[in-house]
Amino acid sequence: MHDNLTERSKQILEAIIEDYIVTAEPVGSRMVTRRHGLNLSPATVRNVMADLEEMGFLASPHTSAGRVPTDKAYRLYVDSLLGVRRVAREEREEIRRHCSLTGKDIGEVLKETSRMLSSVSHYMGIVAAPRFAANVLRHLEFVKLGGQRILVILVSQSGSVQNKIIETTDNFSTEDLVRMSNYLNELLAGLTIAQVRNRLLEEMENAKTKYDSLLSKALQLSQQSLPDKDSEVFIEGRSNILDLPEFADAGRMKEIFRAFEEKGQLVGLLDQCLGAQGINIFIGAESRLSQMAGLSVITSTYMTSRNTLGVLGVIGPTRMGYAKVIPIVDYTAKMVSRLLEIE
Amino acid sequence: MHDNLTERSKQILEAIIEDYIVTAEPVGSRMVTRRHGLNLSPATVRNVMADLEEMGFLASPHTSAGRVPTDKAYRLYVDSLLGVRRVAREEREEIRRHCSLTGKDIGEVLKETSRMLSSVSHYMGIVAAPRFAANVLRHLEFVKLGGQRILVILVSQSGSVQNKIIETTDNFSTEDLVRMSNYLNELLAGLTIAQVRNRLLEEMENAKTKYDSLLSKALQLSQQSLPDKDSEVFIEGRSNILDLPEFADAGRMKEIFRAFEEKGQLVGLLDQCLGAQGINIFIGAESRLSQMAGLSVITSTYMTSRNTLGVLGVIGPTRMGYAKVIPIVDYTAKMVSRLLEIE
DNA sequence: ATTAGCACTCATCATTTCCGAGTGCTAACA
DNA sequence: TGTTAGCACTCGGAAATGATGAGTGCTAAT
Repeated sequence: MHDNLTERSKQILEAIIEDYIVTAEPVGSRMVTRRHGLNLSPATVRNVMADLEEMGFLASPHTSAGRVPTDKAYRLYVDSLLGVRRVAREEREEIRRHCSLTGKDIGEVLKETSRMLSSVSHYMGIVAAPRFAANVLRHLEFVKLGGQRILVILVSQSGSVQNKIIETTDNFSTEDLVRMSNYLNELLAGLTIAQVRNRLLEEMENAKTKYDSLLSKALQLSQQSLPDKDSEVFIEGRSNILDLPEFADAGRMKEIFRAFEEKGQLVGLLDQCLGAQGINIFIGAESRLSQMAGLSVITSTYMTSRNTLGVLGVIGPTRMGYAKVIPIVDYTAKMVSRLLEIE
Repeated sequence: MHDNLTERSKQILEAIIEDYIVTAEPVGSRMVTRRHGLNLSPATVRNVMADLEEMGFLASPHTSAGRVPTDKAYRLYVDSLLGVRRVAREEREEIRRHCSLTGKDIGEVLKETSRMLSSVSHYMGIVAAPRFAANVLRHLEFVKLGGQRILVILVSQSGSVQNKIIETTDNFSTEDLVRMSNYLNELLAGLTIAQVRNRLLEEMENAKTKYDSLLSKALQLSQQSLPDKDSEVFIEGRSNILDLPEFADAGRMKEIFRAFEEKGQLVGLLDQCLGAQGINIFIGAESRLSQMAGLSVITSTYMTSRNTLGVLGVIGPTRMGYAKVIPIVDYTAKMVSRLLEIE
């Protein structure tokens, strides 16, 4: 973007943004001169503001209100104006305190992380679980339930567990199931779930002729038990945004809640972030999702030394406290990464 | 309750309730005469309504509005006035269609049930998962993760799975873990999780002297892995209630959402329902929860032939369509029961 | 280039007015 | 005695009105 902004207009723009972030009210020329120590008269500021509006950084809700930063302004702000602070001591403590695996399962850990993010940031926390399919299979197990139902348990390298109930026509004995799972564990060890899928297909071709029917059935079973839908997203702290003045009106509130009830939309967005490592910020309409109008997303990836696992972050209004939240998300991602590091 | 209501006043009360259920507006004497084929003048109806108000069945929002049914009125309505309809064909189909286990885990099934309830009823669906602790343990398994982390997997009779990560100081080999789980499976087979807890404590007493240290450690491990918090509740379809006129105002909306973000409160209510088998209805303030003002809950228990598993139902406004929803909840509970019946 | 001054705009809030649905009461009626 | 017509009254909600004041754009002076 053409950066022909004078130092002074940048200062003024920054002042306006930061004012708006705390007040949520259109800010007028007067306020700018007052709150900031700029030795300028309101009139001068007005001229600058008119320019900034022309350039698309500000917008006026109506003639005689102050001005409001646009998405473009926030973008400039996070890219070059904002001074990123470190994470405050107490926040750091709260994040660390939360980081513990013992006695929970991965799902719980991630859900709690999401809740923690929401409570530290005062916006909504969001955590996308590792894509199961990209994970390496660590263990597979069949458990016989009553009737002809079998429970299949898949454990991935990172410790996440998926289980499924499968109804069969055959009536396997417990011993059958042990044999089957031994066989499969041998066959599939060390493959990613995606690879497992292919491998199973190959083997099933062979099995028709070579193997005895039990093992061939084992292959079929495990085929059925591969997870298909596989994106789990935890959004916590919805009620935090209920107090924000920009969502005070019932209509707006409805929209938001409806948008987040169906998490599907978000998954696409998070997948994008998964590609780009590290911090990622979507401001308002940048996300190309109509439901996200007025909302910003700050994410970071969490990962082991070998591969990136998932995405976590914070969703808040576009006027969110970027300077505070960005470091929080960054730090949390690092801590979660460390937590999930195996070995 | 003193049932000195004439046949006519009952009819009128019923008419008012049913009117209010669809319109959500205070209903006046005129409307009652019009919509219902009662050959009465508004004036007569007014007299009756005044009596009903005196008896606590009706309330006037203000002098010149119509009247609104009280909780007491709804109670009378569901207890004796209302004619329970059967479940409509399409609804029955939607419920049946949803009932399938294959390829899902129990959690998913329950969550989808909750979603289904919300979509059929147009209110919120609620499902409380079986209390894990009351379940019989079917299988226990240790899986070695990286480092000194061990994944413990517990499978209950009903097919629900809980897993936990445990960090140990010892470094167990895979063989160790297999031995340990064999030992424990033998020891604990057929006990409920609650019994398991006690049994482990007993064994640990003995183990100190009798057994070799590996098994004693196995006992410790499994002790750690018993689930402590153990009430999972799925609430789906929150956005359904956003459109109800009684929650149109932002303040009320906030309350509701805040109430359901923390599900803890509800658990107590659902536990009560768990005790009483079959259909259970709480109307408005009857639940003794301030957040539930203006809301009613209809629940039923789902169970196997041996024991009751959990509770499911619908939450909606007090003026909800009882005649339609009660059969839906009932039928769903039956179907889910059948679905989870093992053998 | 900056600023003071000034006329103008427009959302917000409080006040008023008007309307009508609905009530309670009384008196007439079957 | 139970039912109804008639009537005065109440009160919330919508629409109209007006005052307030924050904020603007423009022009002319510094």
